Amino acid sequence: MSSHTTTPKKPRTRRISESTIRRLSIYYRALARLEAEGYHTVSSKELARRERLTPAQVRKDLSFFGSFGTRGLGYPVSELRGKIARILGIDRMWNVALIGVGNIGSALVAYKEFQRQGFHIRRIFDNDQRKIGSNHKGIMVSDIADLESELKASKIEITVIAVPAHAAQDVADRCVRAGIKAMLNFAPVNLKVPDDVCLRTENMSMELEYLSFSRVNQGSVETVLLDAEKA
Amino acid sequence: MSSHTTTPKKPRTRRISESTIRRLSIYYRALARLEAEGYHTVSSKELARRERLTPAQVRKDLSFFGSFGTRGLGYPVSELRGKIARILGIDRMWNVALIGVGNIGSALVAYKEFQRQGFHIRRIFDNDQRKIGSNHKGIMVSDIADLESELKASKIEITVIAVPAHAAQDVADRCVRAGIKAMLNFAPVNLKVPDDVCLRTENMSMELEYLSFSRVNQGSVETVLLDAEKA
DNA sequence: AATTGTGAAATTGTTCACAGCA
DNA sequence: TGCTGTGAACAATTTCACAATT
Repeated sequence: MSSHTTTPKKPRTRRISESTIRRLSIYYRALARLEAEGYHTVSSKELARRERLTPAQVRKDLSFFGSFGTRGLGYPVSELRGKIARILGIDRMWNVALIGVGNIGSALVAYKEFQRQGFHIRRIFDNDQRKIGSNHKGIMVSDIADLESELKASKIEITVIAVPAHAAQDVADRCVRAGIKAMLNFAPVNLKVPDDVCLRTENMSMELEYLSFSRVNQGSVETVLLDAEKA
Repeated sequence: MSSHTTTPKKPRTRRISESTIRRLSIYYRALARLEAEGYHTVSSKELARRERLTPAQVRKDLSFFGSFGTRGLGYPVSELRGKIARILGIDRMWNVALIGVGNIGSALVAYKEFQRQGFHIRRIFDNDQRKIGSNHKGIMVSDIADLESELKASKIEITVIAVPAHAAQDVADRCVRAGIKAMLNFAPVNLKVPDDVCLRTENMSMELEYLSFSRVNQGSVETVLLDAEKA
């Protein structure tokens, strides 16, 4: 378990599941809260209780990345938080560009949580002449016509796509051409990007549809089967 | 396969996985587009190709709810769309209340996609005296002090929580007391609700953190292991 | 005594492959 | 022939259970 040994105990490469990464984000936030509450140490049991997970899940997730705890004691809150920040890559700043400053885009510019996590909006793009040149929280809105060149010039690493659905694929294609490898999409469409580009889509309607489904079929699918057949 | 037999061939109740429900939303949107493009029929192969899934996945997902296709032909686009709408519970209107009309809340009021899917914002609540009484897209902002009574009076079925993180748990508790069974939360906290209440949390930072992770560890976790250990 | 770290078992989710039908 | 529907095989993920460690 010591980090000085030269003989590795496990394979150096592993595929980490999406769910593990999502939980890492959860642990990070929980640890931040624990730190604020003055805790120095936390057990997998307590961390799991707070986030409605199982202790084994917490330990297994963390074990993929190393041995961060002390047997009999638990995990050091502040230190573990730092380790997770490093794993997630949020121990640094990211240059983000926002494309589309309509309703959702405007909300995102004002959303302080992004800044707090190290995601800094450096450029804003829109195609509306009335918006171009205007100021949003200290950032001039650029003409989307200059997207590719500006993205490159300003060393943007992540783009947030907040344009209408019909324009989203074109914007995504142009980001790809500008060398962007990570995008967060708020348009309710399934964008196509090359394999080496990481794309996440935030689909708010989908979440509401999930709620709707859960309400209509209170936990089980008995009624769905019946209804769908008779429909 | 016929729905007239009195002896069911499979158990009438089944637990449907979250991923299947999410894909149902995807199929629904894809079918809407196919319909607009004039298709009458679609095969699992084509549907899968468009949404980057596998044909077997599409067929398996749909088979949980019934037999909607025709062997040799495929699925009837418009009809299947209707069936999925019914399964998801979006073949009706839902009364939604928005709680918190800050940056994100304002964006949600203006977000047309919700309306289009049958989710109608009927009430808006805030605790800011300057906002109370003001008009947002035809809806008067109510005082959050009246939350419980107004939720009941207006037959709200789903609440959307868009208040600051520190206020979110209290709002959720009050929604529960008002009998709300479905909530969509935009505050970056893990809210605690009773088992019979369905809660979804839309966490935008989490998605950015996922992108960050993917960028830092290009697909594999080799570097994470090394970095986390030496850190 | 308490709690981690982790193989092994259990469970859940996905893909295969083919019978059955249009 | 083409394509669905589905049990069986396979793969991934979660949970269990316990040795190891403080």
